[in-house]
Amino acid sequence: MSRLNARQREAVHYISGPLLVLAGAGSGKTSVITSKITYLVEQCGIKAKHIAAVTFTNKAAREMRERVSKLLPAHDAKGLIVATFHNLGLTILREEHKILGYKAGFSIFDSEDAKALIRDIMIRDFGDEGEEVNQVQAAISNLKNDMCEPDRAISVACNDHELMIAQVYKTYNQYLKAYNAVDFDDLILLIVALFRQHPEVLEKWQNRVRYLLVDEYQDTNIAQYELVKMLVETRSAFTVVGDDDQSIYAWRGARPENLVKLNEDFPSLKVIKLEQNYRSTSRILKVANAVIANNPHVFEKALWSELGMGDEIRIIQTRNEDAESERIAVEILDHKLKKNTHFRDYAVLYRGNHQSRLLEMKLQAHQVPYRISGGTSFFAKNEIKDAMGYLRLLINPEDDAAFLRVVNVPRREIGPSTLEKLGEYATERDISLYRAVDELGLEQRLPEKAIQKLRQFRQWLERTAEDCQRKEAISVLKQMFTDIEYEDWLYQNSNTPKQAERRMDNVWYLVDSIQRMLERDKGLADEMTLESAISRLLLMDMLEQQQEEDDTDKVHLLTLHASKGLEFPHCFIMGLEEEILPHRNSIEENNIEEERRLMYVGITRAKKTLTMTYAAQRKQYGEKIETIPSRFLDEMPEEDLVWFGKGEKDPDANKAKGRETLASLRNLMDGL
DNA sequence: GTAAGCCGTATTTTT
DNA sequence: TACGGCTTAC
Repeated sequence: MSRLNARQREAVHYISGPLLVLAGAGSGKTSVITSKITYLVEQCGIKAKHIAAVTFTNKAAREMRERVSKLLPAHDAKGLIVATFHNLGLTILREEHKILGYKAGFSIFDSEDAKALIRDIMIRDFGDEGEEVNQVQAAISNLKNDMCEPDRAISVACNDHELMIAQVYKTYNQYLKAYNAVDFDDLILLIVALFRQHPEVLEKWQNRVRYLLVDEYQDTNIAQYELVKMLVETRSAFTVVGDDDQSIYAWRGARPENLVKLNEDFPSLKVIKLEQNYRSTSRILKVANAVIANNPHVFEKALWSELGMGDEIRIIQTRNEDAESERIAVEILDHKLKKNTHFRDYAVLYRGNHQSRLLEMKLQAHQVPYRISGGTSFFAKNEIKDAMGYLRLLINPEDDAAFLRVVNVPRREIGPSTLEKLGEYATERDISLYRAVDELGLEQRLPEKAIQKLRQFRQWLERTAEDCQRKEAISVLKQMFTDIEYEDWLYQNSNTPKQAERRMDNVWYLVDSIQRMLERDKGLADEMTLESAISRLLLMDMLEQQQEEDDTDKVHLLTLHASKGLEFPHCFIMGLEEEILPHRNSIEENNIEEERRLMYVGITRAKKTLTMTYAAQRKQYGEKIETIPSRFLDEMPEEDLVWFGKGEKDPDANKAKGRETLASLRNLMDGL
């Protein structure tokens, strides 16, 4: 507590009503949340099991849990909920699924499952493959986040396209229900619906969660806000922490205006601003403040720090995009040698993922080790999707998406035409594929051999599911992957034996994770079932940890969006050009403010030095264009910037400069 | 089942 | 331009 500043302490101690903490970048908001949890337990006599802290990402939740565990002895923290919105939704749904009409083993469709289902519906009902499935999926997700029910969506649709989306939405929901499945959005939406329809259930959860803390509040969507509001309705005992200037996810449903709404919905709301920044130099903050001052604000806020002015902000113009990447690679090497730093102290931020490509090539050429955030997630890997398919089918045989995923992996000689006929039959009878397999009516539609294969598969699954009840689940799972000779299949379908080996390791890692989850609270009252372990797993949780262990000495490459919440001693932001940052579409949609916040987020990642680059000329969609430097550069105070490469008319001037830098580099290296 | 060729598209992404 | 997704042809 003594390590907190006055404002932070005030935020921790204020418990007499609803509280909004406007926490600027780097102002120690996580410390406030974790200290507050400790304070509530130790000083206010609130039991940990009556406190919930909600975040958006597993990473944030994990960090928070770790930090709380350092402040609170384990037995005092017992029952504390630190979870993502989705995990909290899952917890509630697991307990209340019956009221909503779901069976215990319900599946969670990830966005790929959902997409496949939406595609099927669109083809079947509209024969319209021209329509963009991704768009429809996003539209449905938006409707769900806005809490618009299918019937309402149908009635308010004001053109054919919207009507089509609404109809697909309705059918999609019906299918999910039939599959005993929910999607990510449902994890929030269904809980809100449940609370509305069953006040007694709401009351039960209000009693469970007596103090609520919400992180990154500006990122909540309508459904999430509704959930928060309902949970805190009676007690108004909550703290939300957010920063309207860091709202960069409006495009996927986040409603930063929820900050204002909070003020309206809770007139007694107290607002505390955290403006002291512990991360960056004063100059970096001055530039950040200057840029964001161009946005309208409900709550004025200005960051400051005691870390000294620091270096000037560098703006580097290069000839073209090639030189831009080259320059960044060289600057990193140069700086690292001169200042004797580590590669991991550097980050390069960009607007769009494609911008990393050239940069990667240049970094490789200079043998600069790097890591890119935002590659394929663990769950996007094919072997994991397969394995999850089996697990899902085991606990929920109605899960058609899982059935289709694994029925012929490895090969069981069950091909597309068999599945199509089976699907037709199942649709007619309104039953799942799994059930359809056992129906006698199939004999008329499918050849003997196909039916035999299908029934073999079904019987094998049934036996395995029974074994899970009788024997130790983990050994059954291990046996299952051996049974189907999955490893052999991987070897046949991977590029190299090494890759196959790695993929099999991933599968075993998945099984291990389940084992760990099952064993963690074995014998306890709320012992985890196989069902809940598997559904937890789907919301990631422990799996992404292993990916991040690759924390060796590497330069970080990431999008501005992905950089939120992180910090680096030395930051590069590339592509400061009109049409890139701010992005072209945002200019067209007149949505400069969110782009400006993105710029703000980028600037405030830097602790010591900040370098921004742009190319005078760039190839775009095949043709060369003269670029215009980003308007955001004009918004930065000139006296804090140093420009390089600007106004040099000779296009070779930069080349010369590059050579010069390289030469000095070689000298330095020779000296070592 | 695979490889070549054609077409359309071109932000940000978590759960 | 460049890539991915999809169709087509073997």
